[in-house]
Amino acid sequence: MINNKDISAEEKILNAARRIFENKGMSGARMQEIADEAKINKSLLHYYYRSKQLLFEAVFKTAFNKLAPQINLVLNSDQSICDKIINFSNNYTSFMLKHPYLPNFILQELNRNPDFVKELISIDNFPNIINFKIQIEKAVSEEKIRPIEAEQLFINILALNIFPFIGAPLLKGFINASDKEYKKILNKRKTEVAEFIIKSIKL
Amino acid sequence: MINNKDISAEEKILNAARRIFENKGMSGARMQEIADEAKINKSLLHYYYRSKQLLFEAVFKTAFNKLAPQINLVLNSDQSICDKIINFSNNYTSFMLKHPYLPNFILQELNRNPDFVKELISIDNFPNIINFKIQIEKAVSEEKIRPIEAEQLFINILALNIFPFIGAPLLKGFINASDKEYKKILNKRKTEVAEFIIKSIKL
DNA sequence: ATATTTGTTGACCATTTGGTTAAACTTTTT
DNA sequence: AAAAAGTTTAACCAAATGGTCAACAAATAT
Repeated sequence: MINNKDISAEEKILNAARRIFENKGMSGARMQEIADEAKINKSLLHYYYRSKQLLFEAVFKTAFNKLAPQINLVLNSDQSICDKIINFSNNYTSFMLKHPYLPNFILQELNRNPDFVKELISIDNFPNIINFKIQIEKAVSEEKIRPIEAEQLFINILALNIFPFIGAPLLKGFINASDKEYKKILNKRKTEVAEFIIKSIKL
Repeated sequence: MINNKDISAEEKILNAARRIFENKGMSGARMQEIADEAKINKSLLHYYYRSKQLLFEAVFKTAFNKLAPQINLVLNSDQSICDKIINFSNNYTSFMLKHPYLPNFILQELNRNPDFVKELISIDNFPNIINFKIQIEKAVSEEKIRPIEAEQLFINILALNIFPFIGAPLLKGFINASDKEYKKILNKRKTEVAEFIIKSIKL
């Protein structure tokens, strides 16, 4: 049980804003709704964050900073390719099962405002493919994996891990699964995805 | 003059609404903006579609009806599994390169309003996995492909094909690609994705 | 030709929305 | 204990927004 009085207003606002923004997006969210969710007066939102835009950016960057390190584990750790794929698929899916709205939220807003990426790139530890590319090219030339471009493999890894969360409502419909059944399917993917990728790139 | 006006106002509105909704979503779109885009008076929007909600639903269902048949080609055609994967990956990516907005638009609104799926399910030809599942189970038992659940394979096929469009802004940043370079990468995926999948499921 | 239906517009309206302000209350500093 | 600084609230406000309406125009029927 979380005691609300132990959490500062500023933090309560950020949490409430996260829930509302994740659910409704920047344009769909209402400042009054966020205030209600945080159980504080609307003026406090502006006292701490000045404007809706700044509050949104605070939420967005917090969310993005949860995602980036996981991507970096694939791109910039010194694990073997197989270990990267196995660990990322397992860790990412586990994490996202707890925050299922996160990928959708981030991609939604980036699609709406592509220039926002440029701002993100300038921050520290923005994931970059360069080291991963070297690793893949080396593995290919050493015939440890079949020939494949690092970019394509990287897109595949992210696609297989992230899409099941973004596409959840549609996929549930297509495969006729209840929430519970779909969650079970996602859980299986913790190992299934890695197996699928490795089977494809091994020689 | 008579022939020049062969695009009815109703159609102009739908096209304009599509462009605006695609870009800004339901809550971000403004009726005035749609009217401006269609170069007609705002009252006409209400004359033809009564409300923003109904205009949105008209646009959404039009968009969804472009997507559904392609999914059905995977789920309910009588091609072999390999042909399905090859054809779908090629056709879908080709189609989406012309309509890159579509998957993001649809998934965004379904995530925002998951109950909307229930409405869609009731329409004709809503994609359903059942036939595909039979096909996969048969292929597995005949040892034509390695053991894999139809649901997982289906999610993988969609993920690999759809995600590169939804995740474009982020992926462009990660792999450091210009719009032109990214488009090139997407073009390669027309065959790359099928190869990736087939390599993974063959025995 | 005229009446009637259909299509189109500008002016207007009620409500919502992000944001401001001044005052009150609380905590910290002096 | 007084002053200062920080926090919280209710009351407002201007702009934006979805939507209505009456008038006008164009097409169609009589």
